[in-house]
Amino acid sequence: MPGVDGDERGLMSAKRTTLADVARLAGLSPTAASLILNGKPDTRFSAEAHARVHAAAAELGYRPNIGARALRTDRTLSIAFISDVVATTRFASGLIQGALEEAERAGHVVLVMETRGEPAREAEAIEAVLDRQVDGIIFGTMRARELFVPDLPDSTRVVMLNATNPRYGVSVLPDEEAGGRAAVDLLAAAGHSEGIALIGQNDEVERDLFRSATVARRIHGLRSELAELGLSLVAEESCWDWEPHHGYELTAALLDRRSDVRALLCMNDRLAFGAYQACAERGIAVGRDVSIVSFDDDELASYLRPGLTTIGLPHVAMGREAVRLLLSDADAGERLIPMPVVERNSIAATGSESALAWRARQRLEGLRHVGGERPGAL
Amino acid sequence: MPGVDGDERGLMSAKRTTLADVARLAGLSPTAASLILNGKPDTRFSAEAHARVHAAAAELGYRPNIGARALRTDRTLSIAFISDVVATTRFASGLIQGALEEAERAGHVVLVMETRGEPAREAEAIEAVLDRQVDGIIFGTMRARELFVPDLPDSTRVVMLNATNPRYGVSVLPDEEAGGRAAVDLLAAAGHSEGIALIGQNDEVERDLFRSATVARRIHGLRSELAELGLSLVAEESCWDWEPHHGYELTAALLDRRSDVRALLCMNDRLAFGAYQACAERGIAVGRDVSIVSFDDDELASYLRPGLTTIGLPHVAMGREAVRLLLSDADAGERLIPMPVVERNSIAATGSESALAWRARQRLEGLRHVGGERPGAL
DNA sequence: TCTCGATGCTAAATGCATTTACCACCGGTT
DNA sequence: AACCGGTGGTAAATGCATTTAGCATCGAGA
Repeated sequence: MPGVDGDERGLMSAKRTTLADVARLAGLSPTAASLILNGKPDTRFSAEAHARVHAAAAELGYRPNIGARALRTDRTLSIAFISDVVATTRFASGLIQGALEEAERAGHVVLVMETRGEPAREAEAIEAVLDRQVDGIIFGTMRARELFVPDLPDSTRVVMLNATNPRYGVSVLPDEEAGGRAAVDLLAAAGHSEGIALIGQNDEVERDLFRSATVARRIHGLRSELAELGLSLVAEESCWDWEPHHGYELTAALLDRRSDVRALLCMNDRLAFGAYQACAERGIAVGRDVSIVSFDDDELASYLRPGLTTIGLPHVAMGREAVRLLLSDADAGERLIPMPVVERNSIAATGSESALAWRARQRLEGLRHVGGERPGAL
Repeated sequence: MPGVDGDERGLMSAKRTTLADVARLAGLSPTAASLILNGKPDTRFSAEAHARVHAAAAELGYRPNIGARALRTDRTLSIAFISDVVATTRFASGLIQGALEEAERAGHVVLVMETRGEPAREAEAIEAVLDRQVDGIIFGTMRARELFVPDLPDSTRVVMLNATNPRYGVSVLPDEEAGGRAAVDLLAAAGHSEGIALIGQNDEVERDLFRSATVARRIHGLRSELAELGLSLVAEESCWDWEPHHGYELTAALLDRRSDVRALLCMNDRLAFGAYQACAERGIAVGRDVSIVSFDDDELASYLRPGLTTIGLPHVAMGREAVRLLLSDADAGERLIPMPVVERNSIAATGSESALAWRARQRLEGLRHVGGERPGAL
């Protein structure tokens, strides 16, 4: 009769069952219980013994105390996710989400820490997780950049997420170059060959690896693709901060200055949002009079009317990949995660069936198949 | 000569220093080292001994192994944050942020787990964190609601965050009733007495405690305040989902149906966003021709033009408070966290100095001072 | 001289799971 | 009769910090 013994399951206060309890119930030694439960090979216990131990463990609902186990095995089945502010920004919380998903799949738990970019906190965070013997650490940043990491015991595995670091080789980044190319292809494929402007580009950013390791690549992809398609920009509007009001101001000024603007390449969705506002104010219909394409696939992009076509940042896939790399000893190198092109309705269909449009379409397909399946997909 | 011994700090691979190492270097027993480092009272060690132990610990950079310590003390200085999807939504990641901040302050580390609302995962998550001996668990939800929680060892402390549960009494919630009142006051204080419509309200939601424990309170506050100020609604538009396109559709239909609408009470910022779009399309200027006030203080609210006046959800403060309650054994009960009124430019200044406006202003001030300082503030 | 209470410190147990080293027994050899 | 190679296990050590129980030593008082 199962469940007849006195263990009321109400609000259990009894001590957790230990391996010794299981062994006792099975009538064997803790050694036997441990060996059997862990399925150690080349151990000569009888089928009888196996059955009894498993039955006892099941009956008592035994779960090993991970802390105690770690004392001997040095494995805690826990990893740390240390970031500047990643976890709590709507923007990049996908990184965490992916990491959480993959960690769970691997039976690991994630310690999340935020450093706010302050070195002192970073040091503290590292100490804190090392004190808890994590199996590995993921260092993440919100804006991809080169991240300083202090010395670590060399047994600690490390993966850089949306960041790079010369010492710890494994890093996961969005494939910004391909993303930049795709944005251009999208416009060209729709027949745009003239009147293309760039909103948000900034030469200083481009040269400042520390600030953003990947934006430079995005812009490089953008420019290369333009060049290879024989296209050029009618304007490049710069700003440091990619916030909506900058997008608004830059676009407003641009539209008031010249009337030949037909397409806007915005460096992110927030800038694009501002561009929408400027267009609306001037009675210019996005997706008809002017095309807009941007980057990130912020939630924002789907709220806009018409929906914003954008090159998404594959945060979830990146988070997943980072954990995967952390837990499988991968060799150093960059993992570039493809950026999905998310087509909505902000690009006008010009209907022009030019050779250019055709070529752009081919190239876009090519990019889409680079890398095959998204690493994040199952 | 400090630092002359062979411990190259390059990529340290040496084993972590243990308490025994410290004791040896200090020429004392591990007992002494432990007692001294933990500052145990009523222990009669010489000043000499204290100095030697501290010096040794400092020299070796000793840090206790938390797992080993937990084996005896049952305290891991770790807490769990288990939620449906809170951690990874831009919307409520403030909850996590606040929790992380406060946990850090208390020297605790946070295990973040997501259950996607699936009971099986929830059970797994609980087992996983219990296996790691967390000191307490915070259960959070994105939409405040009544949350089912399985049995837990009664030594495990629990706080419900943005959720309630009959068994585990301590819960932290936004003060939605006051928030609802404030929204109405804002409109009335600006001179609106007629033409006020509600966007998103839904009677079914109001009755469905499971779906959202707090929305009912928000609406109750709203209605009570309207009644107490002698105001009434010209329309109430319902929808299940509070997404921008619903706000757009509801508002568009409303504006096309009647021309006496002067103020919109939107149930959240996303609906308000849709309302902005509908107004823009019709040439109706928000903040001049029509006033809009809503709830959440989404990032969105600051992107809009004109800026959206909204009653904010105090996520960060809530997260902090939850950790504070978890770590200080507070007695059961609800902690209502004040919702900040965030004034931007979406409310038209009618200039009408009615008695109503004056009363509303008084009431608003009253609400603002309820609870005094925000609990989250230092 | 003997006892007593501080004083200053340590040995050993403890928590829990893992792991190494070894033991007892059996049937069969030589 | 002594030996041997399986079989089927167990005792004890280990990892690390905490904590209980108690051991010397010393000066003072009786």
